[in-house]
Amino acid sequence: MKKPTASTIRNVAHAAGVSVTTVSRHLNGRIKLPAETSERIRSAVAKLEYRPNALARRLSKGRSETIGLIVSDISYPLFAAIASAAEEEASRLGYSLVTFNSRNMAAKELAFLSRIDDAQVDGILLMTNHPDDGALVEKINACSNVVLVDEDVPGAIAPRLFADNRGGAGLATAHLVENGHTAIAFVGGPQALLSSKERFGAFEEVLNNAGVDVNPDFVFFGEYDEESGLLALQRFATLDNPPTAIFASGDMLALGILQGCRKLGILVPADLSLVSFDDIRNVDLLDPPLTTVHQSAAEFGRRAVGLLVDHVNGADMPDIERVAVELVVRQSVSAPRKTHWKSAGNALGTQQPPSRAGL
Amino acid sequence: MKKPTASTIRNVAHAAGVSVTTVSRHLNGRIKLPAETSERIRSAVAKLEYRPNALARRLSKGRSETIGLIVSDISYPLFAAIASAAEEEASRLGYSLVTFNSRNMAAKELAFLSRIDDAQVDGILLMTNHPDDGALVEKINACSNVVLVDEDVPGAIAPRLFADNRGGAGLATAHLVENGHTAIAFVGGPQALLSSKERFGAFEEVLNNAGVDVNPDFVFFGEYDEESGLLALQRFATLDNPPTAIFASGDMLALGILQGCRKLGILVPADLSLVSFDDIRNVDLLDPPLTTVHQSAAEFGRRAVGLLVDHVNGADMPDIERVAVELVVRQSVSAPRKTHWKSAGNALGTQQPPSRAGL
DNA sequence: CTGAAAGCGCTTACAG
DNA sequence: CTGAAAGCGCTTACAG
Repeated sequence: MKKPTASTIRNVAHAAGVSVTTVSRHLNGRIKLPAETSERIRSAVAKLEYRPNALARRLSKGRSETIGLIVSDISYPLFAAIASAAEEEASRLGYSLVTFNSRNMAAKELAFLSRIDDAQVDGILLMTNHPDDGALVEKINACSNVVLVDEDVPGAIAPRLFADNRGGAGLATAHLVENGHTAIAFVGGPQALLSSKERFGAFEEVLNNAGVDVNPDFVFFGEYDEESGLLALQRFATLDNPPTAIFASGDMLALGILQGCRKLGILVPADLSLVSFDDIRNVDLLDPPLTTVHQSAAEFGRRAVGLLVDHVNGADMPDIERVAVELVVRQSVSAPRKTHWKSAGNALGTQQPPSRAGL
Repeated sequence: MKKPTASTIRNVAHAAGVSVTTVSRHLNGRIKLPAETSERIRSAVAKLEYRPNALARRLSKGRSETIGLIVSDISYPLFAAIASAAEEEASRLGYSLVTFNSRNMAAKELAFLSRIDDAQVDGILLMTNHPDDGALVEKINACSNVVLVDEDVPGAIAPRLFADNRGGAGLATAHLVENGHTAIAFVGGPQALLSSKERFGAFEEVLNNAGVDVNPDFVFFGEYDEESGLLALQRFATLDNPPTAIFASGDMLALGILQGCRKLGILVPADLSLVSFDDIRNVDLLDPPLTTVHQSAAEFGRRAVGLLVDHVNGADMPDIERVAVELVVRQSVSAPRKTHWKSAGNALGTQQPPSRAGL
């Protein structure tokens, strides 16, 4: 069954002429041995190529020095960047970090969460991205040592680390009104998610403060993906009076919107202004470079791990922390046209950039 | 130490009035019990909320039903997409997949590889991205059940899954010569890597067959990142006769080149044609949409997991498999200008697209 | 200070 | 067919 050749602590003890207990204690630094004895152990370890079996250690200690990160979609650039930063910080603190891709399925999240029970991991960073039907909160409250990252699981007893959603959405919306827009649309992810509620809430608030009503036709909730962005734009395009600007609640949505604009011959920002949220890698190279609210994935990953490690070690935990955001202005926003792009149609030949000639 | 409340197989046995052996065998499907007995066990499991301790099982069985993926940089979009696809396939085959981010450090790769030794994982998919100094090949040959994905570790005894690097590079290069270019540069990752050797090899071969020499000034090896792309472009820009086209061996390099072009006012493809490799998410939305060699991350992930699971189960393994690639033509390539962009300078006002006005 | 022994929660020859 | 017992490789009270 087992690798036949792997040597054990018992082999080392025998070779060094001491007890298993002594070897274990010495290797774990819980004891100070005469130089001569410790040297015998060292050389036995070397000769036998002894490496402690982590599984056995966990089984008896109940700790693994490993933490887990459950992510709804590792191929989403922001999440991948957070995972990368988290791994780096975990490593700095002496932990391994393993990443689980849940594909946003509750069943997978639950299964991974169970790894806390048998000490496969000491704790878990949970980045869920769907509304909870109750199973998640129950499980989280059963296992301890979970921290909620990026999105909430309402009712869970756990530390939380979220972006400053309200602040960021406020900045984005204000930028649009400052550029003279009043027909402003909101495109968001799943409506029940914290990020949606907070970002849409701030969007509404800024508009109201500016004395502009939010038009129900200009509000679209979907998933945080390109498809939803495309769908939203297509729906707006059927309106008699389409919006002159869109605040997209995530960069993937913005990418879908951009795709839709290409298909329909809508120029950004000349016909339609666009501001987004996340600032994932390389959106500065898009056509046009995207104006968006920056979230620091590095800070997100680092602080999340810090919180979890503190939690695992039994520290008193803050209830909820926020990571700061900032608006980075690039070139996807301008003042609104006099005429709607809808009515203006495609009679914009002179403005068509040469790089689009082939479309 | 341990969670005080977790119930064990012994509790279940006691509650059901049978032996631990019987419970274990029944739960593992190795025995057929009278309906009445099996019902007693079922209800005991339910009442006690018994969940087998995976660690203990592994320790005694020596298998974990988990496989690992070591990736050099999870924030690289192609790798993240491969990881995502791999998780899906592993799940389909009844395995968990855990992902390790090695940040391309040999020490981390070695540490993760060791998890095979103590049955934390049954096998590992290794995506390294640096030349091996010998440590890796030794470790791989010591543990079995490793498959090499995307890049090679020369000398390792292991199944391999690579892209059709030569075919893809040939397509890309041919596309450039077909568009009339002869002053073609190559920008690659680390020279010692398989991907570099194979792609550069095909690049040379296609050019030679077309009767054009490869100019040593037009060859640049760096890392597979934006910085290297930028550096390469800046170096080419110092040349008296710069290239009219570049084959970048990876999309991240192309992104760096695009950044450099913006800084220097070089228009792509008018001044400089660019073709790349990978076809990561959203490069169709760049300015200009990138012509690049497509690799299917989904196929990569799926086949890699299939190979590993077969390997773990002791199947005869093929030596090396390839995933097919194809050129996707977008808009970053055109015929070369009559005059070099270097000498043409910036007197290109009429061609400047409006979306660049703010640069 | 050291070590023999029990225990972590499973699986599985082996004996009945 | 069933179960008592040994074993997987560690850690750690406990006794000397």
